[in-house]
Amino acid sequence: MRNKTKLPTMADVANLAGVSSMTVSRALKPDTSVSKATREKIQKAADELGYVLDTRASEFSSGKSGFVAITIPSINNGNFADTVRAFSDGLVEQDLQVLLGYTNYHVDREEQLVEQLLKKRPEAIVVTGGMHTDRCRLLLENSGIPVIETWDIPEKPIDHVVGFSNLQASELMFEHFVEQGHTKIGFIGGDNSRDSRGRDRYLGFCNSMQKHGLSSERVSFQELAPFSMEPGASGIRSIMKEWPDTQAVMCVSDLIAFGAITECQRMGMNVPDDIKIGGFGAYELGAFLNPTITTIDVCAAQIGKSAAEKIIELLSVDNVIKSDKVVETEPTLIKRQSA
Amino acid sequence: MRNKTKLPTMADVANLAGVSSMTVSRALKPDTSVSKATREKIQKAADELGYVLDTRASEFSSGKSGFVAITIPSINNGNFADTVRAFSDGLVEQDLQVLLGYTNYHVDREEQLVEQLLKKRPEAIVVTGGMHTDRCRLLLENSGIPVIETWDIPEKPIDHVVGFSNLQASELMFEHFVEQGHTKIGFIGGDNSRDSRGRDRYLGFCNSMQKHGLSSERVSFQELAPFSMEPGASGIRSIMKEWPDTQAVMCVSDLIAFGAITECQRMGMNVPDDIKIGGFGAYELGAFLNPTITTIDVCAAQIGKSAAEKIIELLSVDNVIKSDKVVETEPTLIKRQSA
DNA sequence: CTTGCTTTTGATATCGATAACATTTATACA
DNA sequence: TGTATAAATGTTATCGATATCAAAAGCAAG
Repeated sequence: MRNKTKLPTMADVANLAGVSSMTVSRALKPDTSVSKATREKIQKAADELGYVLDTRASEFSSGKSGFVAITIPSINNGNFADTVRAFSDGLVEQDLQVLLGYTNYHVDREEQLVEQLLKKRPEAIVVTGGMHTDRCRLLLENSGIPVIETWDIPEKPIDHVVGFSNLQASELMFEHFVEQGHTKIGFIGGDNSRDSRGRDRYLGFCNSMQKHGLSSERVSFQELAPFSMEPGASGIRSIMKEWPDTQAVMCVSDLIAFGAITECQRMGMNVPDDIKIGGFGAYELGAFLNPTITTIDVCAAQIGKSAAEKIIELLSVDNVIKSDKVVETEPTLIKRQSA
Repeated sequence: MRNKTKLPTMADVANLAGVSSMTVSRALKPDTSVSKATREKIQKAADELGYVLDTRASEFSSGKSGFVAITIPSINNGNFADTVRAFSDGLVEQDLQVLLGYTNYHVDREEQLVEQLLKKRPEAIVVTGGMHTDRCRLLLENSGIPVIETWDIPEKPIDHVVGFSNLQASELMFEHFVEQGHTKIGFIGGDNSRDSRGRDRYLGFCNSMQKHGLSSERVSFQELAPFSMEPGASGIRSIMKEWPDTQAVMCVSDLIAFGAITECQRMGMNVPDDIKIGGFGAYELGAFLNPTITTIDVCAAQIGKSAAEKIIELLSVDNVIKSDKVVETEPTLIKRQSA
């Protein structure tokens, strides 16, 4: 049905307008030398035929693809969505489109995705985190385009970095717990083998506990993706069952914290009177839940914005690189009611 | 810096492997007649050069782009994210990639986006809703590819539809309110001129109220995107201020309901004892908040899944279309604590 | 009205892969 | 062993736009 009628090409427009296709090509871009009369004639012909430029041919011919790729772990995550939105917004004016892929927190899936994306010859690529398969790393290194790792400060960056130390960010919360005089502190996280940011937040927990001579045994790891609240509920149940005297718990994200706090309420406990619960990520819902959630703000949108700026700079013709290879954002503790 | 070194091409691989580039082309796809020895030789050469297929050339040459486009209003919306995820998952096996764009609830932005997407010659396109600019509609009609409108049942569909009646779905909630004996019922929504689904939910409110001879004046419209909870809070404040005897309020989404419920709690009211609040969309958080949120489940993921299935069917070679042009999903009321 | 310049338009080669067809090589079977 | 058939590989043309260079048209000044 659909392939019967071939779509009109630039040559068709050129014929109808009585000019060469080269002139059509020029007429369809701004700032090119085409007389006003010709441009209007061509526009009219194009409209008449319902012509839409074929960017595949265009990109192929000109050698540039006009888009940048970005991979994130999950599409159902407000934090990453914020990053992507800011990233997109920052590139719109440059006529750069964003091609988005999600890895579902799997490095293997990431490798596959990165390869797929590179096949489309993006002009730059942004990945989340610094944990990649060897082959993925190689692909990125040889891609010939700017690579930006985000949401993390990898030990051995591939190229550019826009991120923060999840370990230090997480310590902010534990220092806060300790300052309040708590000693029986726990952590609810996910599958650390898949999520290096979650793992670093856990390591921040271990670090802090060790530094203060406290036990870091009060831990529950739950299967997270793609849902996040139920794991918070089961996590806190499991911790309270095994260590009923726990005083404070940090969750690897606000969504987990949400599940944990509401579960505490269902169990008849009061947050923060009976137990403190902290989150991570400064999701919108944390500002509205009763109690509001004490959390770590990692400036998700800022990461996207900075990454976009970096790309614009790296792709600029004059090629004067003035910014550092590593842009480090500053996570902050947002002190609210829950902890 | 990066454009200095040109990336290797298929011809480079062919040279290194001592075969023709056609053989390389075949070797890189599965299920093609290439001897095992040759295939391995080529794979080795490709790896050595770090060769990555250029799909721009490939797609251009073969005439197919290998992806489908989908536009959604907002990336920060769990419901649409669910649809996209299910859609993606449904197409992965067909080697079809998903190109995602978001319109930010603007028809003008949608027009611009659709044109951009069509320029890339997707094999099918999915849009959200049936509200388009004239030009956008024309573009879609002349695109020569399957078009699916989702999340709505447009009066004059462009082509195929996977959706439900937002009006009827919203009535489910109001019938529920009325059955419980409430007469002073309100609605919190967003900008109806931009969001036709929100508008239909509001019309459902008006319909229901009229049917039962009730007033439909208790309404608050708030500016929503991209954040959704604060508007719920201000919406309920404004309604309770003007009509303090309001008994039940439906919110245009669960996120709004979340903001409204938690604001009620802050105002010292108990939900559902003092006021009933219903949501829309069956977001995960609604199942965990205390009280859990009574909502309308619109099967967001099912919409994505059905759209994917439809596309697979429409693109299949044998071209035997057996499904209806319109697939209607069945929204249901999920009765929980808040109403 | 002619020279010299700028602006506008056109002709041709080209980007990198694949389709379609042609040819060679391997394999099966009488 | 020779012929029929299948499998593997090669050759050539092509997709639709744009880069590049060349030519024509427009225009100003002498």
